[in-house]
Amino acid sequence: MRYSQYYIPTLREIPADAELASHKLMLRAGMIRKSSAGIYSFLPLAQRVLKKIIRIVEEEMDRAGGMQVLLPIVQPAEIWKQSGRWDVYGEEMFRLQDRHQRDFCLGPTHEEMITTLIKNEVRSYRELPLRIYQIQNKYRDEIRPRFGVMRAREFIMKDLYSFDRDEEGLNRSYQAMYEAYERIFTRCGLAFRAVEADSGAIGGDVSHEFMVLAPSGEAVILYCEACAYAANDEKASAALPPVTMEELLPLEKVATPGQATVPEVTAFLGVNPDRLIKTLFYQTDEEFIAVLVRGDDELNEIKLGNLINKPYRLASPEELAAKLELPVGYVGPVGLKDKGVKVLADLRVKTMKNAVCGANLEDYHLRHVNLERDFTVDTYADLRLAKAGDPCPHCGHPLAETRGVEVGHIFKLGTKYSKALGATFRDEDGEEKPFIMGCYGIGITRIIAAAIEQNNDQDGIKWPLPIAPFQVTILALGVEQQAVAEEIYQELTAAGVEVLYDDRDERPGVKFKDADLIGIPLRLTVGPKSMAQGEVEVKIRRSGEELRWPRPEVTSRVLAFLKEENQRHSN
RNA sequence: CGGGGCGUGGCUCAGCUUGGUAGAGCGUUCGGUUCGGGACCGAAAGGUCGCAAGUUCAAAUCUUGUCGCCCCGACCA
Repeated sequence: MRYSQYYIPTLREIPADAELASHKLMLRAGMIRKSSAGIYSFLPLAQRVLKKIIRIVEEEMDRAGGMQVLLPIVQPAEIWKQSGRWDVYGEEMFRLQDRHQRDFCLGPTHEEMITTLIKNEVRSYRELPLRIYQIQNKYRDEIRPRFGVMRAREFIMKDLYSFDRDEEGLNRSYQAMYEAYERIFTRCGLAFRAVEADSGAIGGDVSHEFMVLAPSGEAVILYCEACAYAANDEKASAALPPVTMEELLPLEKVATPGQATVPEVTAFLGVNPDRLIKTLFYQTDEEFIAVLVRGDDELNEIKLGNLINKPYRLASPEELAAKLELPVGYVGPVGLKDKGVKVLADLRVKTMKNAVCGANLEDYHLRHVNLERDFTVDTYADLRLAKAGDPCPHCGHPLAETRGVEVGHIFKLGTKYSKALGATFRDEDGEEKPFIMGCYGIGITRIIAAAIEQNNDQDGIKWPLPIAPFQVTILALGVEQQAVAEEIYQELTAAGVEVLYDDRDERPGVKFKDADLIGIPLRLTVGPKSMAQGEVEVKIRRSGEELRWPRPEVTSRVLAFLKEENQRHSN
């Protein structure tokens, strides 16, 4: 490709409304332009990268038994109402009506669509398993789109849906996808980690996220350096501390005027936060729920939500005062039963002895509070937010924390959608059974951002070879060099190399700057100095390494370089 | 949804406090000189000052509304 005939509108100045390196660089390298919040046009360079990523994904999906289809983006409300998600998805769904006022949405995902399709087509266990995928635009009206294509409202996603006749089949499908994902992200040249995850609004039980490790990532990951354990912060758990032997002291009420928060109370009473029982009040439609966590812990609302399993919200101080006569800041579990409040507690509360908590009386706390003797708990569960330093739930080694960009997420859905939508097949035993489903997503457009986030420097992007828009760029510094550059361009192109030949009538500085910004892995410079010696200058973008190759060897050396680089990313 | 900020040539921004001829740099076009890390000189084109209403003799500037965009937060007692 000749640069002079190609369109790469690079920007010299940094766009004002970009925050993240990847966002800035995609704008500056002339890859994307914003249309409206979270909605972007992809220019030629970005399109080339997209195609490369899609190609890799397609190859690995096909290899793992996937079949590609194209599904409607405009989806009827009906199927969403059947699955119950028309309401659950809420504001995040782009909704529209046709001329007959029939409701539709722009598909945020395709479980309903695919399940409905399969329901009408597949009758027998003999046709299973099925692994069907699509790579298409999806739409989510995010509360706050940000970071360019990282969190966009219109984005490209690959989703594969597996249909199996039983759990074993699902496990095989899941495993096949897990392995395919590892291959895909490795081939894209990304440093990533698979972590255990909460399955969220999609539903189902087992779930893994694939995280591209980057400090700017929105997701927090806790992982063990000693074993394979890794989970996102919504899901992560920790081993319990040992139960201490301690004599139970008599319950005591102490005045703590004006001391309402954990730091205040612990400072005032001279105890550590791990001695405190923090009591939070939530409310469902029917009842108040008190949730107990240790004073140095934070409640994980995702875990709480999974336990309660119905809509809930934090109760307001006014409600507590009015309906339960409880003063916020001085609340505790003792005596709550009498008020008809259900009490949930984090597992760690079980190990606490002689604890401190609010006395349910303004300006008073209780000390030497003990479980069973002074209060009881209806249900114990892991409800706390795990944090760095906690013992690993598998091996006890302290957990470490890092951040990542979620580029893939796989779920075992089970029968959630097949049951809701009545998608069944006739099994070998003659029984009509719902399909056992799994779904497996990859944020294609997000991979671009994640890859840049992980591979850039102050000069620009450093593309991993397998997803680089071009493999090699040739700079002809002056008019005298054009003949030679042209020759090399022809040679490499004939050899099947993807070349961006910078034949523009620009000063060398401009060409160097643009080459660095666009980030093509291998740069060949034909300039007066080296040409006089019958050589070509070579710079490897990734390492910054500079070399000189004799002119006649250029093509063979380029091919050798590409081969070696590609092997580095293969598996 | 709450809070904050910003909308002025393609881009980055100044001008607004104190109303009176709309500016700079970059980019673009033309001419010339340059030519190894975003050149220099000269000339030129290019703006309903987001939109609407109001105040005023007069509004980019003041007021109100509205739309868009960016950032932070969304309750842990």
